[in-house]
Amino acid sequence: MRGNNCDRSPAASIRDVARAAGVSHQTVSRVINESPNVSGPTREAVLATIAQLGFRPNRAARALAGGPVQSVTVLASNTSRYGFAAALEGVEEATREVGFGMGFRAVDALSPADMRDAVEAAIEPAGALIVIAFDTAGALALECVPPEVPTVAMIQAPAAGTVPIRPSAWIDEFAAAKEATEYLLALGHKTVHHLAIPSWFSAPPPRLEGWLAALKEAGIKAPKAVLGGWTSDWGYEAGLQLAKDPSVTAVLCGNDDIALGAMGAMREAGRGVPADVSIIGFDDIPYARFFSPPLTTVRQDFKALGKVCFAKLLELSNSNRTIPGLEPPQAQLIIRESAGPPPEGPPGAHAKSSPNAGPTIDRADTTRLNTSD
Amino acid sequence: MRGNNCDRSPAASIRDVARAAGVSHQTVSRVINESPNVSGPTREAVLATIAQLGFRPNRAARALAGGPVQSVTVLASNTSRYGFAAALEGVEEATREVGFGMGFRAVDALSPADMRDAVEAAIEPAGALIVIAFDTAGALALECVPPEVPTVAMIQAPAAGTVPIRPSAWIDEFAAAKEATEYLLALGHKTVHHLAIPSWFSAPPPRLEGWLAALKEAGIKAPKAVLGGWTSDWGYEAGLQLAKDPSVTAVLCGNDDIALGAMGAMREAGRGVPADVSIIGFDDIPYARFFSPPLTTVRQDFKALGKVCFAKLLELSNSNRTIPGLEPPQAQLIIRESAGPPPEGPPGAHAKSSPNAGPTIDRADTTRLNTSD
DNA sequence: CTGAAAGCGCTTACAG
DNA sequence: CTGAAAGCGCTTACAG
Repeated sequence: MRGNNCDRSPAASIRDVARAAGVSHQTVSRVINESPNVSGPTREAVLATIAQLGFRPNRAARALAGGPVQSVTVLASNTSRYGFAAALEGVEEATREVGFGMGFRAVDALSPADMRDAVEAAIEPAGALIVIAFDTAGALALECVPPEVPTVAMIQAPAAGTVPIRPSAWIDEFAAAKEATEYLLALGHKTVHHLAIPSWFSAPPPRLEGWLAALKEAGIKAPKAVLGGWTSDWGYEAGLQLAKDPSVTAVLCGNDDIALGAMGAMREAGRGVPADVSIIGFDDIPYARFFSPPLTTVRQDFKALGKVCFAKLLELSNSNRTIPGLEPPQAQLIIRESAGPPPEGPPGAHAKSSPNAGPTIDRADTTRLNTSD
Repeated sequence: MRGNNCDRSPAASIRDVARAAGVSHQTVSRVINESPNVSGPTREAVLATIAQLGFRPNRAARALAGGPVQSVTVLASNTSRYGFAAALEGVEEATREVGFGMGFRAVDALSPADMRDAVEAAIEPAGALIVIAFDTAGALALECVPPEVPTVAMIQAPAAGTVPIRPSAWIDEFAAAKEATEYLLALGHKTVHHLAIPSWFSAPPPRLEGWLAALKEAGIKAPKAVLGGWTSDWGYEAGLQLAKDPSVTAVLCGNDDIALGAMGAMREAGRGVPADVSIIGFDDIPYARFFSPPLTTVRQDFKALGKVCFAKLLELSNSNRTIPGLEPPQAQLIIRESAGPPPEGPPGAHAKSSPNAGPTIDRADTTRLNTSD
């Protein structure tokens, strides 16, 4: 009583379909692989039989026989940090749409030798790889991938003035960090401090570079950036240090986790946000708008980035299918309430009129929550 | 110049190993499958050759040939919500330790017919399934799994007085919710309200049942629970409603996301947390201790639960391997600062002495952050 | 305890 | 455009 083709016999094979359709199993193979060398009527008949029998090609057999790539394994240092989880979801959705399988393997805190083993172990014979190389572990994993394995990397940015070794996708974080910094300056802050995520490969993170560029363009000598962590814990500790310096009135944080920790530190040090110190984050995690105060941050669509990576992988593989959407998503400054004019008051009417509000600034949910502070 | 066996020829097969070791390929098969029917010396020799050649069994071939289960696919409605992501990490880690592959497939918001197709599509020929059935989508997916597929479910709890259809694992959320409610009552609150996560299968969520049980035991008529969401958005809306009622002084929330939204709503309504209203969450997401105020909540170790599920799967499958750790993790009340005595003041010395502090109460990070509110 | 046989479900060439 | 052959890398029985 379960409806459609659910009382399934052992599962139809390609030969079952061939027999039922009165063709050879090779012809069935051609149909499911979208070979052009099948006549219209034959194709129709086979397709009908496939539907009727509920036939589904056996991925293991296809892989074994040397068929085209049908599955992707995502390599990443973790699954629960927002950017990683969202990217994973994007890849999953994209693979599902075209019938690919998706695997996942964590690769964290490994010595180079162990990493090589881990990466080797993660490679399925006929499989492809998407490596989330935002952090050191991911970057190392990427370096360990044998050249013949179809691979696309999700990165922070290509090294300055170079083309990435592997096909890669990234969000323009440089521009986004620059814009966020400019926003703070336009608010009237004399300078902007930066709590940076760790270095990527051997270069500084693009978020840091964008911050630097904005200060430089404004003729401001950049304060020393604080480098180092991804977590709220780290942001809290680093924030405690910054809080001691009364000249700190604006802080761009490398991500929202750091921003959350930093806001806590400021509060604890008796410095109001944004009354005394403005804080801007990066990523726009779903919780950000519920922080206290709601966090002004740079939204990054990692899910879309995940889809872009998979699209690149399809394009790259021998598959004749391609899917649209190879353009990486744009970052977007989301203005909420954690950034405002410096305590001395705005030097003009700047603060009120949302300075530097380009087309990528979204005020949609600005007034969503009001804090009672 | 890359060190160990990295300049790999096409990848060694079982026959390459057999040839090099001077045995038949079946013997190699026996060795890698840990069959007892191999003499000590033969096994040693084969093992040595395997190491030397860097042989790694082809998972697709093993699956095709009808070997034991070597990979697991996790089915879940999403990847980015904390509990789901953490559980996924637990499964990944456990699979990796024993050389299993891990796949992931999202199954959300599908009609029963589409869900059936989606689940069928996710099943690899020789694969097993772990279904995260915390929510409706997951529960539906679980129902759609053909009986012959090795499957373990992660659930909220078995239906009252029944044994789950499938091997399952869960955390005792009933007891945890009861304890959290008792904690609030002991703090002096006349009653406790509840913002519940959605119903599970056709029964109320155990978190709600535990809350109810605590009130009942205390002889308190339970206020109407507010049922319905998982998100901060929902918690915010529901919190706004509760805030209107001056008799509300304590709210147990179905998860931390809801608690975050509810705290925002209270603040917006001019009701201080915990001065006017105490809030307790559920899950202990990593951000919880950085909320403002730091959130008192019930910690659940979903990662450990993921490992338990995989252990059960191993036990269940024809594999002769088992791994320890079939005991689900215990929930734990983490006391921070979002809950305190009711505004009228504590009716006795209760509030100060951390009432009902059983061995599962952890005050370790209680003083981690102080809000300036 | 060990090897020779047959086959898992598919795919590539190779013939027509 | 279509079919008969051979094989992907492994595993089950089946013999010894």
